[in-house]
Amino acid sequence: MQATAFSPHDHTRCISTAISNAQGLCADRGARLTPVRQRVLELVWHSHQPIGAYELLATLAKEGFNSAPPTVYRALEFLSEQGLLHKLESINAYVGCCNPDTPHQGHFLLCKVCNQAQELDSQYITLALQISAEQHGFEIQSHTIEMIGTCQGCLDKSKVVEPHL
Amino acid sequence: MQATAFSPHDHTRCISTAISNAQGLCADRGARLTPVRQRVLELVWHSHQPIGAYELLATLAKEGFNSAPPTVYRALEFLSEQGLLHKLESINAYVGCCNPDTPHQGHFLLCKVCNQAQELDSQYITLALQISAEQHGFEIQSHTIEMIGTCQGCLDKSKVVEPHL
DNA sequence: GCATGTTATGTTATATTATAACAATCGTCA
DNA sequence: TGACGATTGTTATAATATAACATAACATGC
Repeated sequence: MQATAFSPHDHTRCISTAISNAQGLCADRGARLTPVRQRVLELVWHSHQPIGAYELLATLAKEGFNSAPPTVYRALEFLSEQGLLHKLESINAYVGCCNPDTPHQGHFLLCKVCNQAQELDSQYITLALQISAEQHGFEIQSHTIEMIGTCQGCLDKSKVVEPHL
Repeated sequence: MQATAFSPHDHTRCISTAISNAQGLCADRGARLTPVRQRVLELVWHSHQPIGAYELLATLAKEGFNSAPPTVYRALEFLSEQGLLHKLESINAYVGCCNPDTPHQGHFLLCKVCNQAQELDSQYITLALQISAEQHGFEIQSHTIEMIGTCQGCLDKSKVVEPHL
């Protein structure tokens, strides 16, 4: 998985890749990527900033979709089941999954300056969790791994300014 | 830190130790462990099952404390600032901290059978997070690390039953 | 003591996030 | 084509959390 969220990149490609992956993957699985589901996925992919359910809902409403909460929560549930997005539990917001082909939960870097999230799938973290759990005879079924801090880009920007103070 | 949550133990000692630690620590810091704050801490320590804010509030109400949401959220905020408890973000519930002397966030094992949580402070995990963040030039300020699964005790119980099926 | 500033609590209202429950519609395929 | 399952519509409400302002308690210097 490439870590692109925090670096300049052609984000239109992120979106189009995510959507075409989702279409292919749903077709293969016989899952229905209905208009509202696809639109929610597009909106989640609008940027690398995780987005809240009610913000999604407001946009859907403007676009003429049904705009009651169950609409968006059902779409989010479907997309999550298909591995197409993840929820960031520490901020109650949703972000597109970069790697939806294989089931996983991911590890997240969340920059509190630019509010962007980068999904990782670190073998170090996976192994460390496994070792820690095993030490206590604990069997892991799922996990929530979120690191909150400052990304490289935002660190660089703050360093440019500081010497002048 | 001993991992006692999932094992049989004298839990009254967990509670009394937690409260006397909290009293000492607040006295040292000049922080005021007022009646409602101490009571919330006791209720959080009632078991190793993380407890929700509104469940705390209901108990406070029965006991004659003020019972509007800000009361419990303020107490939780104070206790959290003092490092006396942690919030489990994946379930919106609060659990006492075993090791409140030094600031930290902990790593949690959460058993979905018995609903108990065990706090860890795994050097493996700490290191793995640090390495993963550094690889992306990311500076970690806080984190949420929660492993959901089945604890040893609950695994053992399920193994006893299965052979009869 | 007591005036004063700070911290803590009380109170009301509301914001935010999420789900329950049931009705209506759509798709598919025997 | 009709019957079943999946999806969506609709209304209501649950669950979690905070804003804003008033009052009370405490601490400290005078």
